[in-house]
Amino acid sequence: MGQNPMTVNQAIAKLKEKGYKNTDKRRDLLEVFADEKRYLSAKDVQEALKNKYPGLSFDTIYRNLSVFAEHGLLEETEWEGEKKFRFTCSAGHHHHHIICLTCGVTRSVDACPMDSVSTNMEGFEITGHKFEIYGYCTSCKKA
Amino acid sequence: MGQNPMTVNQAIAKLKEKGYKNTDKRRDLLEVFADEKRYLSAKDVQEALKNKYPGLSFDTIYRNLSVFAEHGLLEETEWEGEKKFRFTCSAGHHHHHIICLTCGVTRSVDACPMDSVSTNMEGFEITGHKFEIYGYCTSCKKA
DNA sequence: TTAGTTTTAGTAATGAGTACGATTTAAGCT
DNA sequence: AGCTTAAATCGTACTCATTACTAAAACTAA
Repeated sequence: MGQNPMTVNQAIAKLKEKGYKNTDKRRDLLEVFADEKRYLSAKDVQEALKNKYPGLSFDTIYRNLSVFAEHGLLEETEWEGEKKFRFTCSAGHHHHHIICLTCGVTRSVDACPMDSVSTNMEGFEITGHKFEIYGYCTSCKKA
Repeated sequence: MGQNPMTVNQAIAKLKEKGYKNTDKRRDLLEVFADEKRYLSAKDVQEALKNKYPGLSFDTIYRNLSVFAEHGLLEETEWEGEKKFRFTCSAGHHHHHIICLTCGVTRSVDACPMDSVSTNMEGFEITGHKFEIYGYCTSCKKA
């Protein structure tokens, strides 16, 4: 495990700054995302860690995923009634994704439609936006 | 009730074509959406009809909302873990929305980012996309 | 009106996500 | 290293949205 030890270490360090402790489970949770680089649901994460931590509780998974997302370590979205998370691509760089609905794998879309929206937003206090393209990747298309 | 009888009648007619029957509850469900022109959750709909149909079951609501959405009478989306529906704006015209997260009211965005996406989608079979801008409308901002 | 189908009420089941007390663990201090 | 305390975890129970099921009622078309 751990094709990207540096990035996980950076993430752990960032958490430490904020006062979060470095636990084995947290590290392993982050490594699942660092290794996969795909959108994963809580259940996917449980599945990925079931050998190492057979009784890993949902409380632990959900709480940590929220903490990670809150501090920018993971990107969060939801589709088909489930929250999904993925390792943050490159720190600070705003972007969007093409997402495979089956496996969660993504491809980056650098352009942001907000840059060219001409609609009048007067009166609205804008707090965020979502632009995602959905489909099936080469591998999942075949199956 | 029924500020938009024409549109509701058209919707009912469309359903009839497909073999669905014209029932009072279906009509009233559609009228809630025609009157509101906002994104509403199943619970919002139940609330809106609780006087006329105190015991309206969720089965009825969800089943009909799905039927409506499936045949293009309603637009469907989800945020904050809930499915939301709104009366389809203008038949056939592709567009997006600015959405108030509190009351579901919308403003149209005519431009579609898909028209100018330059990312290579080779390998991906694209099935759909989502572009939504979130915020708070004038009324909800105050409160 | 009658036959046949659709719809509905009422309720139960499912599944994602959240909450909480008791126990365990990490990290800082002496 | 041992002590302290604040955080993390487990195990479980709960909430909430959504879906599923069955008997009964309502509707359409002939």
